[in-house]
This record gives sequence, C-alpha cells and structure tokens, in this order.
Amino acid sequence: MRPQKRATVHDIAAAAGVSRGTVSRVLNGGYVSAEARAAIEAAILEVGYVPNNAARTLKMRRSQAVAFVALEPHSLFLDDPNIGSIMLGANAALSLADHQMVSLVVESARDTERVARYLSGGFVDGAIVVSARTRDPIIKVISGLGLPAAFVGHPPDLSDSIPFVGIDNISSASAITSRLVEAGRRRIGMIAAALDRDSGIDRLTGFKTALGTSFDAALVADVPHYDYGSGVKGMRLLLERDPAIDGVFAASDAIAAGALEALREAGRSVPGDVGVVGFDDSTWAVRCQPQLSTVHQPAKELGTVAAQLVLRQLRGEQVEQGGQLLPTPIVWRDSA
Amino acid sequence: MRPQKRATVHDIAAAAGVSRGTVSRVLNGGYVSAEARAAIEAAILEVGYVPNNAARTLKMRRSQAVAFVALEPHSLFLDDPNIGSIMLGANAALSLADHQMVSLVVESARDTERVARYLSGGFVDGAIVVSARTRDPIIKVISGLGLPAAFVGHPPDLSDSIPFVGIDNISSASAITSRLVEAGRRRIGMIAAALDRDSGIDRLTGFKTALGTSFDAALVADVPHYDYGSGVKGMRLLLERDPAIDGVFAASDAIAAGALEALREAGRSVPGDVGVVGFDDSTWAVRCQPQLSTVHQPAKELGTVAAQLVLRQLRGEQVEQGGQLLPTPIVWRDSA
DNA sequence: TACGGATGTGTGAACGTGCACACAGTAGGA
DNA sequence: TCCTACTGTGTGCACGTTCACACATCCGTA
Repeated sequence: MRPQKRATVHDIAAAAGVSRGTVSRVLNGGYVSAEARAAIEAAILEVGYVPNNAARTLKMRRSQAVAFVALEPHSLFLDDPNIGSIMLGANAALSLADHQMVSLVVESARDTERVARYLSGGFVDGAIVVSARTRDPIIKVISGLGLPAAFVGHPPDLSDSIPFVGIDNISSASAITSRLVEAGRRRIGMIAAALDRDSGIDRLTGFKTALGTSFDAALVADVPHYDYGSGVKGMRLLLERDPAIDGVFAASDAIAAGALEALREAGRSVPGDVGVVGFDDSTWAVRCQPQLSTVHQPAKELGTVAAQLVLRQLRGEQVEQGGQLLPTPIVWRDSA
Repeated sequence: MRPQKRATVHDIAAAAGVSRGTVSRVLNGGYVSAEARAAIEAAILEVGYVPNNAARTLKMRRSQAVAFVALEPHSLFLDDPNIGSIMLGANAALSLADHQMVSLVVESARDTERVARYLSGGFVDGAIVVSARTRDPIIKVISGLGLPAAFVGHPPDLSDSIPFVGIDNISSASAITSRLVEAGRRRIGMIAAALDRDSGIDRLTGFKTALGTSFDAALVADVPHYDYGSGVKGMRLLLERDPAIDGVFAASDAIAAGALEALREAGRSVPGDVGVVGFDDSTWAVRCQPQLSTVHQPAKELGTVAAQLVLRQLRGEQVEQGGQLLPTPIVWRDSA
C-alpha cells in the first residue's frame, strides 16, 4: 500500500502564504514575525502536519533515536524480569533527553543480519546492547561502525573502546557464597548457568574464589539458561552427586526457585536441611516460599547509566575507558 | 559527535569505475555485467559500505520497519510475561517478511508525544499496539494518520477500521468460572483488575455471566494491576468480606499467585478449602504451589497474527473488518 | 540491409528537510 | 548622511538514494 500523500513544508508554506524557510524557522527557531508564526501554526494544526523524519535524519545526520538491542532474549523476556527493568530505566533516561528508544530483538541469524543493517543505516544515533555473548557479531558491527554505544555487562572480548556498565559479578558471587559459609554450610554447591556470557562465567569464578581450597568441581551443575526449569534439573543433579549437600548458590533467582522445587520434591527443608541463595533480587525472590536470600541487581540503574553513557558520547563528551560497576547489596531473607 | 564520513554509492561507483546507477542495480536488481558486478561487490566489501536507510526511506516511502508499541508497560514488563511472548511472536513473523520490528515503550505523557511523532514521521510503515487503554491518544494518532496497524486486544472505543486480534475474554472467563461451579464451589469471588482495559472489563463480565443470579457484587475485589501484590491485597479483602468464600477467579496468574500467598497466610488450604483459578497460563501457573488451573492465552500467536495483519495491509491486501479471536483452552491443574 | 528485442550503462530528477546565503527594511549612533 | 546592527524573509543547495529515461551494443531474423 502506498501511503497517501502527506503534507510537507511546501504545503504549509503555501497555505500560510510564506516560504519554506519561514516554516522551517518556526519549527527550528529563528527570527519570525508574530503574524507569520500565527499563520503557519494555524496551517500546521489544520492539516495535521508532521515533519518527515527520514528527510530530517538524512539532512541532519541525526535521528534522535537510540537502539536498545536485546540479544537472544528468549529466556530473558520469558523468565528474567531484569531485562524489563533495564529497558524501562534506559527509556526513562533517553526520554528525558528527548531521544526515542527503539528496542530491537535478536533471536536468529536472520535477525542478526537485519539488525546490523538497521544499526548501520543511520536510523539510530547510538546503541545500548544487553547480554551480548562472546564473539557476538553485533559487537564487530558496532565497533567497526564507530557507532556510539554502551554495553550492559561485558563479554570478555569486548573492545576497550566501548564503555560498559555492569555489576561486579565476581565479588558479588563471592560475597554471597561467603555468607553461606559463615552461616555454617559445609557442602556448598552451585548451579551455574549461561557460561557463554560474562555474567555466567564471573558468577562461577566468584563462587570458586570464596570457597578456595574447599571448592569441589563435582558440586557445580552446569545448566544452559537462567530459568526455572534449569534450576529444577540442576538441583536434582547436585542432589544425586552429593546427597549430603547443605548449601546451594544458584546463578539466578529463577534457578533458585527451581532448586527450591527440586528440594521440596526430594523432601529437604529450606533453610533447615539446605540453605539456598540466588542472584538478581528479581520478583522471583519475594514470591518464593521461603523468600530468597539473594544479590540485589540494580537493573533499572543499569539501564539508566547505559543510556547516559550513550547520550554523553552523542554530546561529544569523552567517556572514560573501561566500565562502570554498580553496587550490589546482599539481601538476606529466609532461604538461607 | 558528528559521525565520521561514511561511504556512499558515489564512492563505490568511483572505486569500481562505474556509475551510481549500476551500483544501485547491483543492490536492487537489474541488468549488470559479470565484471561490473564483481568490481562493485569487491568495492563494497573493501570499504564496508552500508546503504543509508534514511535516504532510502525518503525516496522509497518505505522503511521496512514496523513499530511494536507497548503502552504503559511498567507492570507488564515486570510482572506479566505475556508481553515478552507477544513480542517474540511478532518479531518472528516480521523477521520472516524481512521487516524490522522496533519496540517503543510508552510510560509517560512525554513518551506518548514523542512516540506519536515517531510513528507519524515515516520511520515505520506500520504499527502493532499492545494493551491500549480506553481513549488512549495513540489510537487517535494512528487512525488520523491512516498508518497500517493492528491491535492486540481492543479498547472499547477502537475505530472499526483498525483490525485487532485478541481472545474472547468474556467467554473464557465465563468458561473457567463455570468449571469452578461444576467443581462444587458455592461462594465464588473474583479478584478483578485493570478495569480500564478491555481485558479487565471483559473478564469481569464473563464472571458475572457464568454466575448469573448467584452473582454477588460484594465478592468482587477491584485491584488496579495484574500483579502479584494486587493479588495478595485482593484476596485479603475477599476473606475479610466473606470468610466462607470457597472459590476465587483471579484475573491473572500473577494475581492468583498472590491470592495463594494470602490464603496460606490465612491458613486456608488450596484446593481443599478454597479453589483458585487464574488467567494467562503464564510461567506463574506452573511455578505456583499448587500449580494453577487457568485459561491458556496464546501469547506468541497473538503477536504473530497481529504482525500478519499489518504485513497484509502493507502488501495492499484488504483486511476484514473487526477482530480475530484466538482459542483459549482451559488448563486444569491442581489449584482447583 | 534493416529492424526489434535483450542486455548493459550513464544521467537527471525527485523524495522533504535544514542551513547558508542573499537581500530588504528599520533604528540608532557617529 | 553613512555605517552598522538587528530583525525578518526568500532561494539554492545538499543530504544519499532510487527510478525513469536515454543511449549503446549485440544478436537473430525478416
């Protein structure tokens, strides 16, 4: 369907009896007489004129839009409420700066290519990238393009020139594992997930660090995703490997919730027989029975800061190299 | 930051020793000799040329992009996993047709205005609108613009000319309420939510319909959102109003989960003392204890169908008036 | 030989915008 | 009176692309 003919500055100019230039000045600022302005504004209102973004973008080389790229979000959208908070945080910050956030979802190879084209093609001035995986092709596209960008979390092979905001997964994981130790747990296992993402690797590293020499690789269950189902499977595996297990660090709250289910199945009490801790402090944490002790992840702030990193680059400010890590307080509830 | 100078068709043409027209033909099809094609493709690869979308859109009056507008998604993103599934379904369908889905989030009045400008400005060829409320200004913008669109769910004041896809909330709600009656429940209440959305109103209507003369307005708790916290509060209210209540229809699974919590608090067993049913068949349903009996909502398909409705309009096909309703099987589990 | 079709290439115009520039009028000060 | 500064307006050009058109070549056939 060809869109019907829409009004342009020419039409407005003709209707108001002035030239294109004057209309442009009303829209973008400049010297305009009161009568001319009134006539033009009336004409704009009458025909419902809206400037053509494509033309404006072409001329200005600025679209006032920033992409929010969610990579492989399948499990994220369905199980991890964090991405929603990150998105809303980013949107709020961009909105304040009068930029439009446009979210792009990358689920398939087909998506990757199309989104790369979209990012390259000048429809957006910058990009916020969430949950990139190691060697993700999108990373190459962005750095090759020199598109102002910010990552939420950092894949290990991220170029130094792209700023990121994240949390210190290693020390957060280490801290909550230590709390388990201090609480008197002796046989502590971990349900590790998403080991192809920085967050997954780092949480495992933190776990190892905290346990030191008492770390036992047999007590790590490696599951693909941060979701409930993975938690159930991971916990069953751990119980099988060592029935005497009395503490579990789950790589996410959703996993912890799944672990609780598997423990209930096996007739273990929480926190009596087994102490369970999670990660994220998502809505899962408070809806579990018992409520989860977990690491609070400042999801909304992550989005806000990432947006600001992009906005500052757009303003031409120099952004410091490397990343920014936000604090992650431990929230101690009932599950351990 | 001014983006650095990017390669254009002119540069490619010069590098390959041909004219702009020939480059365009390589990109868009047409008669090109093998040598010319090879030279141009080599040049494109070498400088990493990517066509400028803004220019293409301006000339073609087509952006190959479709907006996915999520209205007031705060609670949706955080508590209701449906929106994620709808999004992924829509993205898959659009991706197949080589269209880019761009999600726009509307949370504030500021957002409304900016998104309206974005939709009007030619950056997208069409729009999918999710969870519009009555008299939402976005509706007026879209119908005023004649932008090809499809709604997921239909606000009562939606113009007839805009197609929608949804579920029959009335008969679904009625059906599951009837199941409660058939199961022998006598004092049945409802936790009704979001009565400013079509879905909220219709679910309440269905509930009333099923109960007929035995409907008691005192047994309806009216809460603002489809979320867990509202469920807890709503259930407490119902227990207070009638301690003898033995059945509850919750307007969403999240609400039902909250209701279970409030019932546990009050020392009632489910389904022994009180039967609880939800709506959505979201991830909440299976993670509750006991698992929820609920109405399955085909979220992914809603997204797919909405995308197809937009795509068909873009192809110039006539789309039938009115809406399309997808089936909603009842999933009977343990909570009632 | 002359013609028509298929193949291949270059050129000009247009999409709708913003900005630089030119120009006109007015007012104030030297 | 002339110069300058300020206000207000119109015109031409460029952004990078696609498309219609003109033109050129080659081949088979009437």
